[in-house]
Amino acid sequence: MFKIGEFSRLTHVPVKTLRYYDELGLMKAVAVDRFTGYRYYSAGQLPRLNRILALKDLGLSLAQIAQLLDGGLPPEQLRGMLRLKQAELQQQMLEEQARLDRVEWRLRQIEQEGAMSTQEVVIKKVPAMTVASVRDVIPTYSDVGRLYDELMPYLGQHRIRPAGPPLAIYYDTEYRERDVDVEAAIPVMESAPAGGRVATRQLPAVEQMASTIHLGPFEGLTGTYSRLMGWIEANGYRISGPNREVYVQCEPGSDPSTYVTEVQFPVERV
Amino acid sequence: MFKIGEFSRLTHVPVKTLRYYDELGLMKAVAVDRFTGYRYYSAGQLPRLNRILALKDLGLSLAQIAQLLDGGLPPEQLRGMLRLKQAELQQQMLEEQARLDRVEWRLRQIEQEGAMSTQEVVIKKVPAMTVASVRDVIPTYSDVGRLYDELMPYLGQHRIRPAGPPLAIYYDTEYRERDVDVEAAIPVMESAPAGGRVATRQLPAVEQMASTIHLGPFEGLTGTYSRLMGWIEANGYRISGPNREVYVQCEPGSDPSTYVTEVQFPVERV
DNA sequence: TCTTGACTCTCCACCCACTGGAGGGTGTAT
DNA sequence: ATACACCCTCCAGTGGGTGGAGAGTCAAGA
Repeated sequence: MFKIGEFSRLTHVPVKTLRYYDELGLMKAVAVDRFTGYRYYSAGQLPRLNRILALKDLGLSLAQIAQLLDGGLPPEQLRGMLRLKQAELQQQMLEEQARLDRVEWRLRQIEQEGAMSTQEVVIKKVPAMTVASVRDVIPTYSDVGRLYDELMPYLGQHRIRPAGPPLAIYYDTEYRERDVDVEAAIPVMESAPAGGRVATRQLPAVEQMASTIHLGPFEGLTGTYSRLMGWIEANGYRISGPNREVYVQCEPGSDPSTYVTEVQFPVERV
Repeated sequence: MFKIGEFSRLTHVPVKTLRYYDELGLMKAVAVDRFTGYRYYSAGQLPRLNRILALKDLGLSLAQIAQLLDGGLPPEQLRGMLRLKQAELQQQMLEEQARLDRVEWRLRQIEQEGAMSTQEVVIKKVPAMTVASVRDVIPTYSDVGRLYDELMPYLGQHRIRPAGPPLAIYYDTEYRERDVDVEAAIPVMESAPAGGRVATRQLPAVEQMASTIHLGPFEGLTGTYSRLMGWIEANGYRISGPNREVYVQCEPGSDPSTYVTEVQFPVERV
């Protein structure tokens, strides 16, 4: 019979932790003095404690461990838990690697530029959404505005209000100055009958969207694009679909230097 | 100006999180209605939010991010942080890999044996300690008791009480039935002058000690040894020093079936 | 103008696996 | 008798949010 401190020295498990496990019922002291409350442990409890530590080390939670140890541990269930944990760990390793890539990219960037750029790239999940849209091949980028001139009356006509900022989707697989294949879209709550060239359709969700914010007039977009592409390449991603521009704040009449545009590329890990 | 819900939809950051960041001062709403308390955000805040998300994604804490964003971000300090993070991530990946190895070993073991053995192996850190010890080459394993017969009188003579259970350290690099090179040791608080063959010395700390508990008489130890060696090999470790046996509960007069022995091997990752 | 329903506010509790500390009792050696 | 190490319980805090209660606000349709 050991007092808690001795047992702690024996196992290298902190006293506080032993008390905590006692409280949880995960590993009760073998005896508790009725008068002083002192806990006493026996050497025979070492295997159980070692099991706890080993399972914890695999990444299981204390609740799971308690279940396994006290539930007579059906090997079926244990195998299931471990397989799940295995998949989880593999996933985590992938994420960790991606994170490491990003950190290394940052370091290189700082070394080259002496500071961190203020325009960040983030990977996010974009859910599916219903949009009203027109797709066309237009002469130049700046003609995309015309498509919205088609789109807006359509919405007004059907008394549908936008459910978010307008966006454009670019289908060209290579960069082109002229004859740009673009879809102008506006998110809506519910679909309406097609009218003219306008149709409502479902935009698919994108699991991994590399996104960055562009501030100011559209003329500066090329710089933002090249930074974004550089990021994607350097961080071990690959473009996996048509890119989007979300016109967060681009009122036609207002000062272009106050424009806010989000540039998005669907990507996948190489 | 967007209400919090709109801004949330725009950024895919939950409302609760935006409020939390506001509270932390990490990203304040650009305006708060004096009467209703409603928060309002502007599109111009998107870059800052993106920076927050990107830095969070690198694994920095919100406190660190706040410091960077508001402290004018000296690139020196940022580089330091990132280098630290890089090392941390690399370390984590190694640990993750070790964990994954262990999980896979478990799965194989379950598949082979249909259940999980009840004797676990754990890796732990063992601190340095001062011991009184005798080292000798003895005819067979069972003669190790004699060395304690030398050790105990020495302790009694100097009025030193043990600071932990006795242990033995085996220096043979290969298994031998006879002529075993062993050091019998007992932890003590402070050193005392050498007497006869007994000396006090400092046992070095061991960063990674693979340890398991053996229950019952010493005759069964070979089985425990072979399981432990199997574990070490299968989990990508290598023995890096002499192994120890800690006699947690092995009173000479008592029933050997109640003995509790800890078997330890210093290891390092391959 | 009223109602409805979506939206927003604050405040509190909870998650995990501990950790630290206050305040007080216990055990043992000198 | 007195140190001093050790033990107890209880409470609060960690990080980065999440969930819910209860109450107030806004905008569109009737």
